[in-house]
Amino acid sequence: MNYAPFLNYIKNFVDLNEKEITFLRSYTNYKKYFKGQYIVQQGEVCNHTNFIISGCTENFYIDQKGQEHIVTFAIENWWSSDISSFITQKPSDFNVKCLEDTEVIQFTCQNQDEIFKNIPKMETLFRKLLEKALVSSQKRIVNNFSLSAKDQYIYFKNQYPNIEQRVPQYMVASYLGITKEFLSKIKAQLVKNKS
Amino acid sequence: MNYAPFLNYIKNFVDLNEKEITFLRSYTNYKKYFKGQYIVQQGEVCNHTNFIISGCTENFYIDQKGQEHIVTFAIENWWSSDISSFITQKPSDFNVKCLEDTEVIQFTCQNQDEIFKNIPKMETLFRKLLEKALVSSQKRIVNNFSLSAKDQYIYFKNQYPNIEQRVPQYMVASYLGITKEFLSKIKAQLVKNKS
DNA sequence: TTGATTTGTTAATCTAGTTTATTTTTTAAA
DNA sequence: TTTAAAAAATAAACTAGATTAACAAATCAA
Repeated sequence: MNYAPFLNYIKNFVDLNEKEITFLRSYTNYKKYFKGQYIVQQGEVCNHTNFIISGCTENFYIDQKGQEHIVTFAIENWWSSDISSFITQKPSDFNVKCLEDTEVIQFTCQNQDEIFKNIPKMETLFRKLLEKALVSSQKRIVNNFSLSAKDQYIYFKNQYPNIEQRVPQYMVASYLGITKEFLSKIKAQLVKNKS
Repeated sequence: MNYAPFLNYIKNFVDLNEKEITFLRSYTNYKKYFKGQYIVQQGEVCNHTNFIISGCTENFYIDQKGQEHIVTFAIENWWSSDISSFITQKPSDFNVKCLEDTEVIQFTCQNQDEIFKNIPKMETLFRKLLEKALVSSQKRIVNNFSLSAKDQYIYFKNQYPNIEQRVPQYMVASYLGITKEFLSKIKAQLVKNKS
């Protein structure tokens, strides 16, 4: 069980004393998932918010036409859950699936409330986290408005340089909202223009 | 000065006592903007978060090609600001402009911190608000993935039935990320198929 | 070491949505 | 009440990206 990365992460935002750390530990738990395992399944309630210690997850859904769309990736030091289902405790519209063996620190909705009640600093941390998440979600909408598929791909590579090497190309295409064939074309173009 | 709608709104989430209300009042202020006025201007820092008492605002930006894109509308009982600029206190990438005469209750970044420090319930309210905002931002990305422009328009009409009547059609098109010509075509199609 | 499955490429054809241009309707000012 | 400006409609030509299909590499199980 490897708890340190979680505490290190928190230390970047707020300082917790020993008592608070002990409390936090008792209201969170460690879990290891294997590659291919689902942390959340479309149609089921998302019971946990997960902080990734190691590994990689995708958050995707299947639309009416049966097509898969990746909404987010998450890697070490990121959060992974379906926030909509988690806060409402209603069935999720998304799947969260491990693309690698993945270790997480997780907590339930009730435990989150307890944590916030007993360690208000943690609620402040989450408020700030949500602010950032909202900003980057809006940024994605904005990019969708203004950038061509090629420029969105370039933006993705710059912003998440670690992810492209860890997931197959067709998943990057899915994340960008384009077909794998078109991404292949874009990459061929980029290679040609460089030389 | 009309403060009641703000307190009523808060009452939907948390209960404040007299002392807390007094505190809140002293750390917020009322302001009236006129139609066409800018609350935030691209390139300047967004100094306030605004709660709309009456009126209507658009949040838009101008891209490299000189094209305008509306990111959000806001009406009574909604919040309006550029959250990215507000939290970082860096120049905004967006404009917030009044589409009608607009009354707001507003507070600065420093005052927000004071409010959260003195009324933790308010931070809980904002944390929950941000959760919801993030969910609906993600929903928009998902719709962008899966819905045709026609279906996105129908979704918009259902979700925000009040807004379409208050803003010109070309702004709805801008919000949807399509041209006004194409929205016009969609509406003509919808009318034809109904009869 | 082979065959089976998953991943990636290329190219032809197709379509949702854009661009450009012109006309009509609505709004609002004087 | 007229006139100018803003908003909306229509239509033809055009393009970014999708679809389909066939094939090539890479990965992996046995």
